[in-house]
Amino acid sequence: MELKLYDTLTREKRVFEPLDRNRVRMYVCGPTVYDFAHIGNARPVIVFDVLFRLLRHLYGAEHVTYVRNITDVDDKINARAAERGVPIRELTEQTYRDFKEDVAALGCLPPTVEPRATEHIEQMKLLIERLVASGNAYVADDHVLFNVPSMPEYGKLSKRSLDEMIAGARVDVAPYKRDPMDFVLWKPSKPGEPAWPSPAGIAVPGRPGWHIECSAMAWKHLGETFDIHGGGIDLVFPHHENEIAQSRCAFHTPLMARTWMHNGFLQVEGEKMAKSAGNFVTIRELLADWPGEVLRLNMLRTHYRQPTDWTLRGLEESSKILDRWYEEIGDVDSAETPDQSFVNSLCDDLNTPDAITRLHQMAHPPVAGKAMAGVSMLGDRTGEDAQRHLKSSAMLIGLLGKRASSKKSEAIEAAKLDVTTIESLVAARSTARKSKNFSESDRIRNEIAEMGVELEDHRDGTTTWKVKS
RNA sequence: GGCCACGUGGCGGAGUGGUUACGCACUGGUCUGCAAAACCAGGUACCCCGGUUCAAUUCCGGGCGUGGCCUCCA
Repeated sequence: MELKLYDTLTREKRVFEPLDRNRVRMYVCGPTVYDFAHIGNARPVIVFDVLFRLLRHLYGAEHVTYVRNITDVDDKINARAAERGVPIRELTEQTYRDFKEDVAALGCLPPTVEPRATEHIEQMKLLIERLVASGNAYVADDHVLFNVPSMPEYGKLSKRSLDEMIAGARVDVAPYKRDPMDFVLWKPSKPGEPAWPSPAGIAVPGRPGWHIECSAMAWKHLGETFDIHGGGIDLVFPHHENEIAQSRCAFHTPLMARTWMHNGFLQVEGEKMAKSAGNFVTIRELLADWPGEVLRLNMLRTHYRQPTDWTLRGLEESSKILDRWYEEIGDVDSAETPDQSFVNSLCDDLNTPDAITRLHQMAHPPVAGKAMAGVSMLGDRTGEDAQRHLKSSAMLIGLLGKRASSKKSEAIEAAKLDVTTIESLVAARSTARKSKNFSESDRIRNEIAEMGVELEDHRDGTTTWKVKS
């Protein structure tokens, strides 16, 4: 099966061929650790986790290296730490721990490497020295700046020409810049700000600019050129454009990454998420109300490049779908391998909505009579084979990893239900029903419903119950 | 203002130059003491206007709408 991925650089879907099949390399821009991650941050984390899992499936788990950085040096971090009166290190460590918990709850595997910016200052300085030596960067007023016009192909990723960027520029141009578009690689630190000895012969201590850290960490962990670079679409310009400029000019390579992937933007209830709009929703808040698995499925029901609207209604629907799937698979063991047509959908540029349709098919196998009526049986699964492949397929994208019975226990615990009480009420109702005392029977059912428990009477006279979601 | 996306049935959401996507909700039915669940059945959508074509939701052009970037926000 060949994997096709959409490349932002060429704006086309292409067959993916890793440079080295024994070491598929992917870099994704991770969080700047100064506050809880919001649901918009969760999108790339989940999307690229799915890609990571798919690559591991296709090339073997030990042949995929996934790097997602932690940016722990940044002006917003400094500001937040000062605001709270805590040491910077304390803020970044705590935020990182919170982030790790959140994404684990979303069912994301830990990346192979999670490098921190502050542990790669040396690599950044090396890159900067190289860029100065090659004439792509210069020192001015204790800053090091990348000279954008020195790179003819600058703007290729975001499809903008230098002329139009200058024409549309609304930025105040610092007087020490040679060209308005030049961006900072290194800047001097004010007292109290994190500081390291500066490169390029600058006497005063300083700190890195925004973009250089990713070039440095990708280089350190993946090399000069690697396979996939991902992130949110809002990072295309300037962040990724600048990363490309830094890395390509430092290494004299035609490409930094062979495939550039960007997830679409997320809105909340039809509006842009912003603190000012009061709809800023963190992963942590959502996890208080929903299992991480629901959040994950909800995210994957939209193709990653499509804009998406995060809504309560969508969450309710996702929750319902998962409940049904769990009911369908019960406690069966997963099949050895995922369903092939499911994998095919994923291989088509991570078409998770289409893959999910295949999960629906397996959760709802065609009945014999219907198949006879002309529905194609090609590739269709039935019975336990369908259940087992539903599970193995869903697990490939980080869903349906639990057993239905343990999920029920969790639900009972979460709702703080007393099983003994419920079962004695169920028994009392059965007795009432047998003696045709339906008013008593219905009263008990209402009482049970009040507790958030739903009853199901079966044809053989037995009654089962489940926790309402 | 410049650049870039997106616009599908009540909602979510794939996809395709000509055949039922799918899911949720809804309606009818089967089952049930009544429910619930389950199962069966039902509803032919693709922003507007031109163009290309035997044929366009799908390709091209224009318009309208929404969103993103241009301001170290995924």
